[in-house]
Amino acid sequence: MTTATSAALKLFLSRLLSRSLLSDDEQKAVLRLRTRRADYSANRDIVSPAQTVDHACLVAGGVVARFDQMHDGRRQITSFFLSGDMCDLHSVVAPKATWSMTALSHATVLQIPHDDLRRVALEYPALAFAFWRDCTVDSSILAKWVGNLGRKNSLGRISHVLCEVALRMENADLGSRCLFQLPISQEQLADAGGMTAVHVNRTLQELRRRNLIRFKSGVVEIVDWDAIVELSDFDPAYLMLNEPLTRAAVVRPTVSVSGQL
Amino acid sequence: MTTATSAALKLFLSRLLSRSLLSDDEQKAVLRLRTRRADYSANRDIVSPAQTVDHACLVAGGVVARFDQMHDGRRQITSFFLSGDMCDLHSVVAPKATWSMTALSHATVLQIPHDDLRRVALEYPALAFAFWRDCTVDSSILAKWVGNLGRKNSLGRISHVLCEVALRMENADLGSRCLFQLPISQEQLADAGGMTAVHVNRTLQELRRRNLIRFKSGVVEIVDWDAIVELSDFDPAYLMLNEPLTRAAVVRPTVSVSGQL
DNA sequence: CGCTTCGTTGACGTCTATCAATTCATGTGG
DNA sequence: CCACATGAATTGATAGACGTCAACGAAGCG
Repeated sequence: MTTATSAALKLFLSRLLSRSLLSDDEQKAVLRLRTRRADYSANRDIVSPAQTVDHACLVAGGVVARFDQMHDGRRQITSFFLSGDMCDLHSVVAPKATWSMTALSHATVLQIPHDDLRRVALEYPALAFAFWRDCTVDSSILAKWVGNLGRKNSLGRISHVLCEVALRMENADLGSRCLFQLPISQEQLADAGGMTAVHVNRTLQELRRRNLIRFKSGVVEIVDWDAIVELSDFDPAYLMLNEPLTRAAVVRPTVSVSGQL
Repeated sequence: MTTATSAALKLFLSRLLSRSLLSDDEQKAVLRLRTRRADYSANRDIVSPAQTVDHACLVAGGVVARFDQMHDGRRQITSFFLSGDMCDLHSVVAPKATWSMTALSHATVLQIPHDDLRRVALEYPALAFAFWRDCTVDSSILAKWVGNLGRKNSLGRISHVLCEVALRMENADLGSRCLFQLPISQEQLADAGGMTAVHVNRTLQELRRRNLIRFKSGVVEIVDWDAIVELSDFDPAYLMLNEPLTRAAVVRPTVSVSGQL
């Protein structure tokens, strides 16, 4: 296992550990997962709609996005995935994709066989719950994006998206909330904010003019965090970053579990 | 157990069965879940943000919605929940809500203790996977709503929402896709479509004028299904209604599962 | 029968999309 | 090192979609 591979698995584990208590054995089981490395250049599709996959994708570098594609070709980013994110853990229980997954920048992905993920989930129920919980965070983020797109203007939408990435970056030790790398174009940011590239450009200018956010050549600088939180109505609770740690499965079954299906 | 209670559990089971293969024992375990009935009048909150709950809510009648609330009071519906939907199955692994849940019409809800759900999930791993998969459907719907709000005009947004409810109604045997009850106001529809009540009104008039959809006093009539599918760019794949049935957990663990945590 | 909620209409203003150039940044081959 | 190609960022002018405000009519309900 290369160090890069190992580093990504550790990031994924630490992501799980930030929300679930796991025993030594369970942690080792995660770190021992088999992976196959795949590299994608910018704007290359990783998963297409209706495709049936047999592995999940762990982002090990770069930025990956989930897309919804309209019939006329327009598209909408529904989530960003950063290093350490398992961008389609859902596929373990729903192998036929209903979305597409694309590399926004050059990206490195570790493919992990569904069979292996199911095996550790069956062997260690606490891992099954941890995976399920991880998917719940993803849902919570999606629900927040619905609110964002439905009820905010361009300033609010763009700055909320950047706030989210900021905290996720900071939490994964990939930068600080006020300065981090996000190697995407204004057009891609537009696909996330539900607007056009032209309007994103003008919105970024306004944010810069107000001395709130600077975004240039893939580097985001949030100049005034508090003001941005106010402007974008950002409440980080939905990221579930600071929940009290629990073992999701606290109940001992009343009968022994055979593990056989 | 009253017949109404039993009917709702059966609807929930049939929802699970439409996507997962479950043994007789597993099915019985679902039907034996303890429930407590709760009734809510229209616009009454069922769950508030930051509230920690110890039970999941199964909708047994009426319409329930998940909301995202803005600081200025404006709100956005992020999902509709109909009879047979477990509207916060997520809460089993994330008991602290990051959203609010509200009854849109008079609604009957069955509360099911988290402990019981965790117990059957541990006893029957296939149920754990079925629950997880059910949450995945919810995610898939959320992702589609992000696309809707980000990239469609008012005609597309409203008709897409109605298409979705139509198929979910039909699938749950609560009506046909072209005629079903949806006891909500135009204002509530506006909260789902990310627009104002006034504009929803005009959009509905336009749909009526074009002989596509009629929506009056809580009854939706889709006059020209094919035209609406075209107009709203509706592809039902994301609802995962007709997936091939599988047991999500097909791998036998290599070591015996103790079930003890 | 009065009250309240819901649906409907009109006038007006704002936000965002659209289209079409133009500048800027980056990388490549000569 | 320069000429050139390519994509990203920027600008201006214009149009359309949608929000806002205020009023009025219709329908359910005690």
